[in-house]
Amino acid sequence: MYICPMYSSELIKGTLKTIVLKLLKEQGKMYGYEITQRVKELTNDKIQITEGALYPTLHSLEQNGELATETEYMGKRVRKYYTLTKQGHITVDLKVNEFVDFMNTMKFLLDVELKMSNVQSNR
Amino acid sequence: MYICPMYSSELIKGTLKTIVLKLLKEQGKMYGYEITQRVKELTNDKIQITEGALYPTLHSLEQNGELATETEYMGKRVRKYYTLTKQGHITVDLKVNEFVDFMNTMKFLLDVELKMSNVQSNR
DNA sequence: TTTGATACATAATTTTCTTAGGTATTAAAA
DNA sequence: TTTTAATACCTAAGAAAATTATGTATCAAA
Repeated sequence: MYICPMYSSELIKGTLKTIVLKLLKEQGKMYGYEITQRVKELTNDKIQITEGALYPTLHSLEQNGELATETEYMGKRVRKYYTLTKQGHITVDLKVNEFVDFMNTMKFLLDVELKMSNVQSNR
Repeated sequence: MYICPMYSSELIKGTLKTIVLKLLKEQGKMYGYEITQRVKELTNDKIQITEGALYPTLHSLEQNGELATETEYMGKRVRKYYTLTKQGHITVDLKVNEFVDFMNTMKFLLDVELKMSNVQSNR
């Protein structure tokens, strides 16, 4: 059985809220389990959101007023759909912008050192 | 007094080791305080590594055999210089590659949804 | 002589995740 | 038909990695 290469868990830390909010912005409404599956699909299993991480995050986002919920029944089975609130729409843009900015900073940090070492090799 | 916009602390989590190892790879040898200042400079104060985070990380990297130390005295003041070990050179490349891969995945996750929503707007 | 920068370090707490467990429905395979 | 796997929710204990708050000490400059 092949175990696909996931990212070391520390890397993913701190990105969960951003991912969830962004997915909800684009998809309109989603339920928890759906989010885990969608992220797994989109990342070829490289990012697998655990339910132990997701549900508490969804609950805290809801308590913070970023998300609203509506419960639907599929037969006897419950689905709890999440949507962005007005505040959530503001937050998602802030979060995504911040993350893109952060990625650029990191790219610079992990790249520019090459240039610096070239410069310094002239001593 | 202007407080510069730093990244929310959760974003930076998990990148500290990668940053430290990469800096050491390019600079050859550095001491702790120097690392905090260099990162602060290079990122225009956007990433400020706290000493409470850095020193334990350096110690654990040393214990893991990624870093070696040599203590130098500037007058009576101590400086503990860190260098990459052979293992450290292997690890830094793995870490940086993993991070670049992760950034690409995140870029895709946070971007492709735009395309998907366009597709889905045809229903 | 006191402040700020340099330079190290640790401890308590917080945040955020993993791991592990729990409940229940439904469809498919054995 | 019963057991397995997938769907769908949830929480709790513990670990990991940071923040915040200290502490020590040197040195230069105000």
